[in-house]
Amino acid sequence: MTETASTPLRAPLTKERVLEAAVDLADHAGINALSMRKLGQGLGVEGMALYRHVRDKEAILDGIVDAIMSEIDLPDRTGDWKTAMRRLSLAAREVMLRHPWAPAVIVARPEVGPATLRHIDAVLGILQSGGFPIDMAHHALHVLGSRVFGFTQDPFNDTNDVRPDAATAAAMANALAASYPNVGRLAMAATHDGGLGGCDDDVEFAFGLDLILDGLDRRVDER
Amino acid sequence: MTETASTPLRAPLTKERVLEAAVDLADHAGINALSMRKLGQGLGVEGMALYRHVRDKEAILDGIVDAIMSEIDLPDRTGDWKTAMRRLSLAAREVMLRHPWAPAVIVARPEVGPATLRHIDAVLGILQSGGFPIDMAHHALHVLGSRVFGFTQDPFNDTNDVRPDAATAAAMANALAASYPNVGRLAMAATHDGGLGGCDDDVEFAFGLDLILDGLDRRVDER
DNA sequence: CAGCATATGATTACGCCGTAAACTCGTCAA
DNA sequence: TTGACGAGTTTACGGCGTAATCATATGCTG
Repeated sequence: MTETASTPLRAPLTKERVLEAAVDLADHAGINALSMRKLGQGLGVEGMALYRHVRDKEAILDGIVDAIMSEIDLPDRTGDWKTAMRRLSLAAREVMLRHPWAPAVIVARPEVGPATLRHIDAVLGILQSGGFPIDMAHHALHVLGSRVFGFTQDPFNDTNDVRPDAATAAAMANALAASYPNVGRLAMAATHDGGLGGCDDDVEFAFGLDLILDGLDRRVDER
Repeated sequence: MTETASTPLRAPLTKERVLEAAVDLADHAGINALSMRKLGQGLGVEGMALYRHVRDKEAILDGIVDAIMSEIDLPDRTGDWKTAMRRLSLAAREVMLRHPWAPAVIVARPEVGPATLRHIDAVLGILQSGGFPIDMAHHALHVLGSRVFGFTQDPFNDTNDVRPDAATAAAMANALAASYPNVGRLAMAATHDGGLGGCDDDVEFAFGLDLILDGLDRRVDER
C-alpha cells in the first residue's frame, strides 16, 4: 500500500476538476473573477499549473459552457412534441438561471461543444417527432435558441472560415450523424440545397420575427 | 487671430469623439481590441488622456452601446402596427449586423442608456397604437428584444439592488414619463399591480416561449 | 535495487491591461 | 504679470494570460 500512503494530500488536478472549479468560481464571484491565477488558487495550485490540463483560457470558457449544457436534463419523451419542447426549454432556462454568466459567454463563443450538440440533437429530435420537416425544424431551433439562450448559434456555421466544398461538407455531415443523428440529418439537408452547409441568417431572422409578430397579432385579437 | 494660428493641430478630444473612435475600433478590430491605450492611440493621444472625458472603460462600453442604439432609425408610423414593428425590428437588426460585437456587450451590460430607452419607447408606442394593453406590450417587448438583440433587458429592473418602495417607484415612473411617455406608462402600470416595479421573469419567459411554440404548431399544421 | 523517463506542478518573466497620482504646459481672467 | 485651470503626459502599481524553464515525485526498465 505504499502508493496509497504516499498519495499527495490534495487530489491531483484533472480537466474535469478544473472545469468544475471554474463553474463554481464564475457562479460565486462572477465571470470576470474567473482568472487563471484565482482559479488555481481555488484548487490549491499555482495558476500556471492549469495549463497542464487545459490548452488556454478559451478552452476553459468552452469547457464550462459545455459543462453547464450537459446539466440540462434530457427530456423524457412522453406527451406530444409541444409539451416535450416546453419541458426541455424550461429545463434549459433553469440551468441558465443557475449560471447567470452563461448567456454572455455563450454569445461571445462561437464554438459548439459536444454537450451543446447533444442538446441541439434533442431539440431537433423532438421537432421531427412532431412532424416538422427538416428546414422548419432548423428555423424552430434558431428561434427557440434565441429565446432560451439569448442568442442564435448554428452547429455548422463556418461563415468566418472558408466554406468547405460539397464533398467535405457531406463528410462532416456523416461524421456528425454518427453521434448526433438529428443534427446529422440537418447538416445533410443543408448540404443538398443551396445552403452550402450554412444557413441564411436573414431568412432565419425573418422567420422568427414573423412567427412572433403573428403570435402577438393573434393574442391581441383574442382580447 | 492669434488663437486661430495657435490652434492645436489635432482636434480637441470630446466624449463624442472618444465614443465614435471606440465604435470604429470595435468594428474593425473586435471588441477585445478595444483598450484604453489602443483607443487613445487611434485618437493620437495617450491612453490616460481619455479619462478626462470618460469616467472609466465601463462608461465607454455603455457609451458605445448607446451610440449604436441611436443608429436605429425611428420608424415612420405609416401602416399598421405589425408592419411598423417589423420595419423597426429589421432596422435594429441591421445595426446589430453592422456592429457584430454589440449583442455580446449588451448582454453583459445591464445599464440602459437614453438611446435604448428611446428605442424601447418607440416599440411600446407602436404596440399601443396596435391596441396592445400595457401588460401585453411588456411581454411583446421582451420576446421581441430577445429576438432582435439576443437578450432580454428590463428598463427598470432593480432586481440586484433593493426594491424601491411604492412612492419612489412612482416618482421614478414620473421622471421616465417626462422623456419617454410609453416607458413611463409601463413603469406606472408595473408600479400598481403586484409588479413592485419589476417584472416576473418566469411569466415573461413562459409567455414568449408559448408564443413561439404556438406559432410553430400552427405552421407545421398548415403543411 | 539502481537509474532514468515522464508527468505534474512551481518559478520566473514578458507584455498588455485598467487606472491612480503627479506632472507639464498652454490659455485666459484679473 | 500672475495665478488658476484645463488638457494631455508620465510614471507607477497590481492584475491578467501565458511562454519558458526548473524541481520533484512517480513509475518503469534493467
